Amino acid sequence: MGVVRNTKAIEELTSLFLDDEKALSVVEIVNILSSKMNKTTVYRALKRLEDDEVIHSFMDRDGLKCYAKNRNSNKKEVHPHFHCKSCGTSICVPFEFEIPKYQNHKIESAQILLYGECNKCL
Amino acid sequence: MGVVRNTKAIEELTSLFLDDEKALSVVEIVNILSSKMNKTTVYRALKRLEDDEVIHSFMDRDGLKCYAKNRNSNKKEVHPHFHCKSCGTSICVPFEFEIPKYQNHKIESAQILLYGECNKCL
DNA sequence: TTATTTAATGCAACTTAGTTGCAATTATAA
DNA sequence: TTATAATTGCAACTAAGTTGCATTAAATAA
Repeated sequence: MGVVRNTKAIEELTSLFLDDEKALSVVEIVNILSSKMNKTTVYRALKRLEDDEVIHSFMDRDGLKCYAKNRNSNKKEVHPHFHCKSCGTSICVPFEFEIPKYQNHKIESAQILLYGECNKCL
Repeated sequence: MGVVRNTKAIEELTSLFLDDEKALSVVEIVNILSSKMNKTTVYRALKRLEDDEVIHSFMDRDGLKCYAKNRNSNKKEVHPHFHCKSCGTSICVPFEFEIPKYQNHKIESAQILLYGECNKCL
C-alpha cells in the first residue's frame, strides 16, 4: 500500500520530480527538504511514492539510492540510468531495453547503470 | 596500484574466488574471514584485487557491494549479475552485452543487475 | 461543523556498511 | 641479515538507512 493521504510531504516530494530525466539521490532530497521535514519522513514518503509507481529507484555506483519520475512504461522493458563520475548526478536514459531471460530464473526487474562522464562535464 | 605483496590476506581472499559464477557480498566475505583477519584488511585487500582486475564488483539491489572472479573479458562488453530476492545470493550471468553509447556521454562501464528468484529457490 | 479514526510525522536512538589515522607488523629487495 | 615501505589491526569515526513511540493531522463518519 502506497500513498493513502495527500500530505504536505507527498506534495513537496512530487514537486521535486517534474523533470522526466533527472534523478535525485536520497542525500540530495533529504538536503533539499531538510528545513521542511524530517529525513525519516522523506524516506518513508519516497517508499510510498515508489509503491504507487509514481517514482522509481535505482542504486548509483556509490550504492546511494536515487529516485526519478516514472514514465508510463511497459513493465517488460527498462531504461538505463547514467551516473556521472565527475558531477555525481544521475539521469534516466531514454532507451528501452527488453528484460532478458535466463534459464530457469524468474527475473522480475532489471537495472542497467551506465557510468562515466556526462555531456556537461566533458 | 593493486597487489604488491603476496600476503596471507590476499591468499585467503583469492581462494574464495575459485568459482567463475558465484559472487560474494562484502558482508559474507567479512564473516567468512572474521577469525582470520580484520574487516578493514578485507576491504583494503578486495580493493587491491579489484584494481588488478583479479575480481570485479557490483552493487546488489540492497546497495551491498559484491565481488566475483574476473574471466578474461573484452572491456567493451559486460555480463549481467543476477540477485535472488529469496536467498539473497548473486551470480554472474554468462551473457555478454555490448556497452551502449549515449549522445555525447562518455560511458566507461556498465552494470546490468537482474533481480528475481533463482532456480534453486523456485 | 465536530468527533473519530488511523495514516503520517518528528524525534531520538539505533544499526550497519564502509572509512580513516596511526602504530605495529611483515613481505621483499638489497 | 637488514632496511624499506606495503600491509595489517585496532579503535574510533562517518553516513545511509531503520525502528519504536508519542504526537499530529488527513479523511471520513456522525
